[in-house]
Amino acid sequence: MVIADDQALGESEADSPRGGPAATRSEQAYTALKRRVLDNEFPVGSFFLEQELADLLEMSRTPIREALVRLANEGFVEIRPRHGMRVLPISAEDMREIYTILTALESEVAAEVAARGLSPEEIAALREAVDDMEAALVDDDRKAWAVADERFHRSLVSSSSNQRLRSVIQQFWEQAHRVRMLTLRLRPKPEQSTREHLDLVHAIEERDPAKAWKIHRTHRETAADMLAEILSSNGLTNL
Amino acid sequence: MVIADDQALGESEADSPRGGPAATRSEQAYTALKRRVLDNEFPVGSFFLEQELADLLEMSRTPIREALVRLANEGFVEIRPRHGMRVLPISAEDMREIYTILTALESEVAAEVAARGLSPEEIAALREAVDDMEAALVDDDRKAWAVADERFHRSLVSSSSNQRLRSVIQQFWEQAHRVRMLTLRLRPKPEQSTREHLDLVHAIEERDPAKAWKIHRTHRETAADMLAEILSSNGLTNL
DNA sequence: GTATGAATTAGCGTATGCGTAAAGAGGCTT
DNA sequence: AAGCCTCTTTACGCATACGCTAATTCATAC
Repeated sequence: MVIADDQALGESEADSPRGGPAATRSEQAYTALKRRVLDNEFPVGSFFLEQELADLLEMSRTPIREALVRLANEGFVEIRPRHGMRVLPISAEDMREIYTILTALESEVAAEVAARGLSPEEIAALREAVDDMEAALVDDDRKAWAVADERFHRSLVSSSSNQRLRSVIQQFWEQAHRVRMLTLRLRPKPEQSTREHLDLVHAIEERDPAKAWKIHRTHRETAADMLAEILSSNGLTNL
Repeated sequence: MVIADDQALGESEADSPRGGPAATRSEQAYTALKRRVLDNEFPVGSFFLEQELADLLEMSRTPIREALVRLANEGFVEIRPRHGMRVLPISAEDMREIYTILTALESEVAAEVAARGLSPEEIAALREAVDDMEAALVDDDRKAWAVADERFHRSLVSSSSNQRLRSVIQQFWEQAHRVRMLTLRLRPKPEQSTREHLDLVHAIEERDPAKAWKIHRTHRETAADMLAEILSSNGLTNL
């Protein structure tokens, strides 16, 4: 688990012309490889030797190895001694596991922020995200909807005062990201889901932790069930 | 987060005379350093240079670095360039964070196993642990009680079918381990706690997920509150 | 064709070397 | 005493070197 809150997912690749305070090569390798994994740029299941990755990112094997150790620890890739690294395929069962954890933890966040109350800015961020989701629904733009949905959850989670909680949730969220993107166009129009988000915002505004908790839990369970259904009915056993 | 289920915490140190299939030095370093951290053998707050650790474990800096990357990722230590590694002190706030996560996740496990039911062996393992806790109570042997308590939770968690869930819980459990050990003799005799464990076993046997969930959640919240009280009333702000 | 063993290849685990730049020491100025 | 420049030290980040051994290829036998 990573405790430090990681940066956004944007990547500045090799050399960052004006990109902050000179990250180390290890860090670059980690960021670059992780981005490629999340963006599904590595064919799932295929292997990449350390040297290939080193050539790809134009650095030596040492920082590559450090990045791989981290990525393997976080569950994104597997390191098989003499075969290289590969992006771990995610099964329907894996998704169920991930959603179970996210459900438990995010519901906790929902209850926490409902109990404490959010600043007007935080509430506004949530509302904006919901608005964008609704707009995307009207345009039938799945990608835009997913982006807004992600923004909503990210906003919510970032409002938690529990640093470790934020970190773990982000971690699992990222693991699910690839699959969510791949199944986006297979799911029904997420109208129900958008409404649930709005309900959650209301519960938070009403400062009703139990209600917020329940709404979010139900929301998550519904999403998990739907995803399981999509995966099985499309025979997607490994992504 | 580590996905692979880690071994038990026992360590075979440097060379393992008959210790399995020849672990790599990186692995040895990771295991050895982690054990020392968990057993509180590194003075919290003090720094250790990579070379010192390399000398200590009689290997080069390379495997040490890999181990440190993992440990830092898992939140046990911090790496400060030019100052070395240090065991992260844990504050009362940190413990609250950790317990919040453990509460949410372990309650999930309790509900899961109650819903599914456990094998007679699994139930027996839980009962045995509770018996040992009761015996330790009679002997007023805090250490033995803690060991049994740990066994109980470990058994429970290992009964979950959710591999990632098992892994995250173990991770946070380990983070709390040091502090729990240090505060053992400060807490009141854990009679209440032992009874709660027994109640949980009953709820599981009755296949009542909601009850199991609630019992465990309350159990955890009580424990968290008590710990917070102990830490603050003893002025233990950083362990 | 399949199976078995030897020979070869090459990927990785680890050690080591090197350049950089940060931390600290010492001395100088005010 | 406080600031600040210079010099020294040295820990680390990374590249590189190397040996071990798993993986693969090939030859030979069935």
